[in-house]
Order: sequence, then C-alpha cells, then structure tokens
Amino acid sequence: MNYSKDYDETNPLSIEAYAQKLIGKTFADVCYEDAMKKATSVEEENSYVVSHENKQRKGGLGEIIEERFFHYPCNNDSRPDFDKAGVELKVTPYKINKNGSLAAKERLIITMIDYFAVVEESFEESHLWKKAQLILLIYYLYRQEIESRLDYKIGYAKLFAPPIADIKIMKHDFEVIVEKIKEGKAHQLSESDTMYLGAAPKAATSQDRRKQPFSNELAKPRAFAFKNSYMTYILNNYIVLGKDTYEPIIKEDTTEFFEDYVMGKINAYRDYTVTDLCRKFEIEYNKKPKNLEAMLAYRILGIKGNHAEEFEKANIVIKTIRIGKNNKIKESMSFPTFKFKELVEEEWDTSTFGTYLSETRFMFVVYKFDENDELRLKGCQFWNIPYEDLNIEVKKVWMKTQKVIMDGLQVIQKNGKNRNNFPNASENPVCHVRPHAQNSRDTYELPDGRHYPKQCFWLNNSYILSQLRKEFIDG
DNA sequence: GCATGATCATGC
DNA sequence: GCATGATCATGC
Repeated sequence: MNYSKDYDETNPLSIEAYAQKLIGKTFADVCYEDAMKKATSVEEENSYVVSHENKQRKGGLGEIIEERFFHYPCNNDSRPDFDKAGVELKVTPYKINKNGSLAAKERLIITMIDYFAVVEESFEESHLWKKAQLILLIYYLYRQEIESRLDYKIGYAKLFAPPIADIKIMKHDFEVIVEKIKEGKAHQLSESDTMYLGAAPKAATSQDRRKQPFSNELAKPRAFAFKNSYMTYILNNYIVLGKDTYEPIIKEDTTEFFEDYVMGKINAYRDYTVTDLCRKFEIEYNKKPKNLEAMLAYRILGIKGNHAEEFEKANIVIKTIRIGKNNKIKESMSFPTFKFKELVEEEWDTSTFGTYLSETRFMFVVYKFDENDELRLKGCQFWNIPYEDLNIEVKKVWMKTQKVIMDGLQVIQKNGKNRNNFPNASENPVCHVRPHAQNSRDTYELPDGRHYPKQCFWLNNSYILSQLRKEFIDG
C-alpha cells in the first residue's frame, strides 16, 4: 500500500501538519481508524491492541504512532525516524498539576550513551545531536485514573528545535558528560551534573551494568535526555504558547559558560553586606522578606522576580548558606517533609528524596558573618550531590528511616520533648532526620495510626561545610 | 558548644 | 492552610 500522499517524508513541515491530525485522538482511536482503512481482521487487531496496552512495554505508544499513523516500520538504528527530513519522532506524556498548571511527566530520552563511542565524538557530529536538533513532539495527557494507556488522549503535536541559547548550554552539558567518562568516572555520572541535557539512568533492572573505556568500574547504563524540568518549560513556552514565561539571566551574547557568567555577576558584589545590597537594589529591609538573601541573588543577576528561565529549565534550586564567625555553619539544610505512610511504600531507587537529590542542581549563595555580626556576601557555588554520598550515605539513612517507621517509631517523652530513634546527625556524615513542622500539632500519621510531627531529611551542616570551596571559609 | 527537638513567620 | 526558609531553646 502506498501512503506517500498523506505527507511528504522529506519535508518537516508536511510531517508536522499531518501529525496535527492526531490532536484530540486517543491511541485506541488511531488503531481503530487505521484498522478500518486497512480492513485488518478482528483477531489480528485485538492481538495488536493487547500487546501495545502492556505498560511494561515502554515504547509501545511510540510504535503505534509510527506503524499505525505514519506507516513506517520502527527503526532501531542511529538515524532519525524521518531520515529524509532529519526529524526524530518522540511520543511523550504530560500531566495537569493540582493547581491546573501543565508539566512534563517524564524526561525525554534521546538516545543511549555509548561510553566507548561518545568519547570520540564532538557535539555537532554526535549521534545525540542528530536525534535532538529537530524533534516532532507528540504530547499525550497522562491521567492516573485511566486504566488502559491506549485511552490517553493526544493534546499537542509540534516540531521542536532547541533555541540557540539552549544549544550552547546543551553543548556544554554534553562536554561535561564526555569529560567525566574520559576521566574514568562513568560510574559517577549523575543527572544533576548538567543543566538541560542530562545523563539519565536507563536500566532494565537495577543490577544492569556496562563497561566504560577508562576504568574497570562498571557503570549504570545511561541515556542522554532532556530533563523533566526542561520538557516542562518547553511544554509551557513553545508548545502551549505564552504560559509561565520567566526572565532569562543571559540576555546578551556571551562566550562564557552559564555558570561562570553567573558566578562572575555574583562575585562582583563580594564582601557587600546585606544592608548594602538592600540599599543598592532598593529592597525595604525593615520588613524583612522571607527569602531575602536568595532574592538579592536574583537582583544581582538582573532578574526582577523570583524565578529565572535557566534555573527553571535546569531544575536549579537556590539555597542560602550562612557561615558563622567561627567558620562553621550553624544550621543544617532542610528539604520538603515526607509522609511516613508514603515513605514506607517506596524503594530507595525510586524514592522521592533520592530522586530529588539526584535530579536537582543547587546554587549555593554563600554569606558570612563578619566581626560586627553583619552578613556579607562571599560568592556562589553550583553543586550537586556526589554519586557515592547519595548512593551510600544518604541511602543508609533513608533505609534506616524506612525501617524505623516500619518497626514502629520509638518515642519517649523527656522534659516535655519527644525523643525518637530516627537517624540523627551524629551517626552519619551526610544527612539526618529531624522535625520540620509549624509546631507540635503539625503532624502526619504513622502506619500504626499515631500522629507525629512532620519530619524531613536534612543535610548535615558539617557536610555542607565540607562541600564548600575553601575560599568561602578563610576569606 | 553542639545536637536535637521545636517553632516562628512570610508568602503562595 | 500549609510549605518552606529560618532560627530558637535547652540539656548533655
């Protein structure tokens, strides 16, 4: 059968125009319409549908679009799907948050990282870039309550080419990943090492390991992927036009790498006191804003609000650090609270906290108290948790926390305060569990029905200090 | 002096 | 009303 009249396979715009006929249809609709055209037998069609409903079969929905809508056989090679047009087809889910906003449900996997081949490639010539420079995005709405995934509905179909500013950042991301492999550290790769293009874990089982060229250590299989945060931004700015747009930090053309540029800007105000900075940026200090120090960082970066485009896309979170006169950090770093009953149902590899740390990049804005107890800006540092600190130390604390809750949290009252057996700061160098609630009545339910003040994982103050560059401490 | 538990306060 | 950044209080 000849389908060439449906679209011109050499022309991206023709492919896109044809793809837009998918909008509003479910995957079941696509199969049904195709079966009608081809007069496929009922048995044949049923078996096709059953095999593609299977949730284990990850690529199933993409296959339906390829085989039943575009009518080309799936290729598994390195060429883009529409080779003659240079277009890669990606079928990817989005979701609607409780507050009505749209978000990507997953990162967009581009292609597996071949640890041996990639160290020979330049970004421009890479296998990755051939598949990432022009993508036909088919976004379908994921809804938990829908039982058969063939009933998910397609909401958008649009060509996407990364903008120039993003390509620069992706090229740098690519080079950071390749450099780490060249150093024999493929086993220490983490998605939060980079900004938009991440080295995402991609294993059939958690035991799955690959060889790497410059070390005998086996590494987790990983794929190049556009991060979830990046895909959410794309969805809200290029696919659905004019939603949540944020001001970018990079407004002019610069040859500097993003993070160096940011550090340069912040360092220009090194040793300014918070009071100086408030005066300079006309912030009323008497009614101290909640997150004043982070706000000042945005002002220094030329951002009016409290969001920056690059930080949103890269999932970079600002954390303020205050070093005391004694060169120590007084307070540990808190994170969102966890629900006891949810944590016991999780597994470490897919846990909320483990995933958060492995996918989040941080910008530490560092201040220090001077002799007169005035806070002075010292600079900033980009950071993500090293692979082993996460997968050995944090994992240990997380596992113990889970066990403590499962075994029944032990609580004794002492001087009107609870004493519990959650992992504390003295028993692990990296993190601990502590309350993070409004007051003692701000609780979550334990699996055994008792209520207990909300808790969260904290990174130890001593650990944070050990991760900071030396210059902050002595200077 | 620090570890641990507790809570304040802004802002969404 | 609650999440989150920030910091306090106290006993070991």
